[in-house]
Amino acid sequence: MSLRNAVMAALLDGESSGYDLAKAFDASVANFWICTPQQLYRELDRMEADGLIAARTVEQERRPTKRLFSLTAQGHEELTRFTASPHKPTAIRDELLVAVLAADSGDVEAVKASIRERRQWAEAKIARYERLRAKLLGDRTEDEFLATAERVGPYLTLLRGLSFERDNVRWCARCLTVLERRGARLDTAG
Amino acid sequence: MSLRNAVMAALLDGESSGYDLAKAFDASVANFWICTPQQLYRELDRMEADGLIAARTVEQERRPTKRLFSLTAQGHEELTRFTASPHKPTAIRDELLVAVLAADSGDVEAVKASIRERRQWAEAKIARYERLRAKLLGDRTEDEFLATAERVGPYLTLLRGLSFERDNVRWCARCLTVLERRGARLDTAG
DNA sequence: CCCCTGTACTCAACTTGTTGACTAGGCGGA
DNA sequence: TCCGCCTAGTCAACAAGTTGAGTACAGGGG
Repeated sequence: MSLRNAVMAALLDGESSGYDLAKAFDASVANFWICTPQQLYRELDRMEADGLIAARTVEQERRPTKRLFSLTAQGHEELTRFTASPHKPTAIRDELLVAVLAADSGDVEAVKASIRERRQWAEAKIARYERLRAKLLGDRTEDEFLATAERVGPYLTLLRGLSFERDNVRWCARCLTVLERRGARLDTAG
Repeated sequence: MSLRNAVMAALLDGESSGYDLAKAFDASVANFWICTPQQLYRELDRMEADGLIAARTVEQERRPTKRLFSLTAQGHEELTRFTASPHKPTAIRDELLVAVLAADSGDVEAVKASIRERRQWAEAKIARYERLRAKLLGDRTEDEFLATAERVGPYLTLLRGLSFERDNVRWCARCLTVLERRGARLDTAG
């Protein structure tokens, strides 16, 4: 039921089409939630049926007709109720972690390659988040922004995504050091 | 398909019952993967059917009969293949983040309470991870452990879980500062 | 002229993950 | 003696997430 709430939170920025939401998810909410377009369209249909969002069909020249969704009063209410409800903690749930857990009796070189790849990916994400951050701040300092901006939620969640990826980079580096050192030891010992 | 691999990685420590695995998951693999007992039992049945694990029924005095599972050669092979395959990056997927994203137009006080609760929970997890770490290290220093231990995977994933929760604590503190400062500002302004 | 990319979706099938209830015996404390 | 917790599971139903293919039109490049 949480994709639903994430969508509603995303619609706080104004009405949006399913297609745009898919891209927006990729660009901003993706800091902490990901989903496929299919999931989004299905959920949007259900949310409309449940009266949480309203659709407005917009005919376009030279482009397919699209449907713009916006939060209804009921949707707003529901979102507020959600923010007031308790939230279960989550785990990382990352395949790479499973691979590292099993690395000792698996293909260590391949795992190291995966870690390197992940580190690069995380660095790219960090760069993207930093650009997004600069865009959000505009010419304000962080303090000015936090004091004056209408919404700080997007900024705070961006910070979480940013530190998550920074942490990933550090951990990847640490793993590589450890695994390489062990590799060297095993080579000279065996 | 990744729970399957997590289970196989957990079975590297030796044979285990479904019940024990559920607890072990809670205690160690939970650093980065969580699941319910039901999921585990279902997956174990499937894995047995697929020949990845073998079950041994053990009758006990004064306790229900249990089934101990262990990795088969095929399971080992499959796990190695998994470690050598590419792994998709994941997002955090945390309800609390969704709540913070929507906090500006939701129930800010309730969100703050949720953040405080989460911070406490994360601190408890950190304490638990630290105990686990001390147990893994025994009387060795970290360097000694990393050089001599048979498996470093569990230690490395433990580090990831640890730094994830430390990051959570820091972020929670940051959010609370920001939200409280804004609350004060809005009170004096409005 | 054709292919590729981008917009804006839809449908179907499947795998994963969640929730709640149920069985059944032993153990310990009030 | 009864209550509730611990061990060790099972069953059913549902919600959420994934994968892959298909539709349709428009613009741009070679």
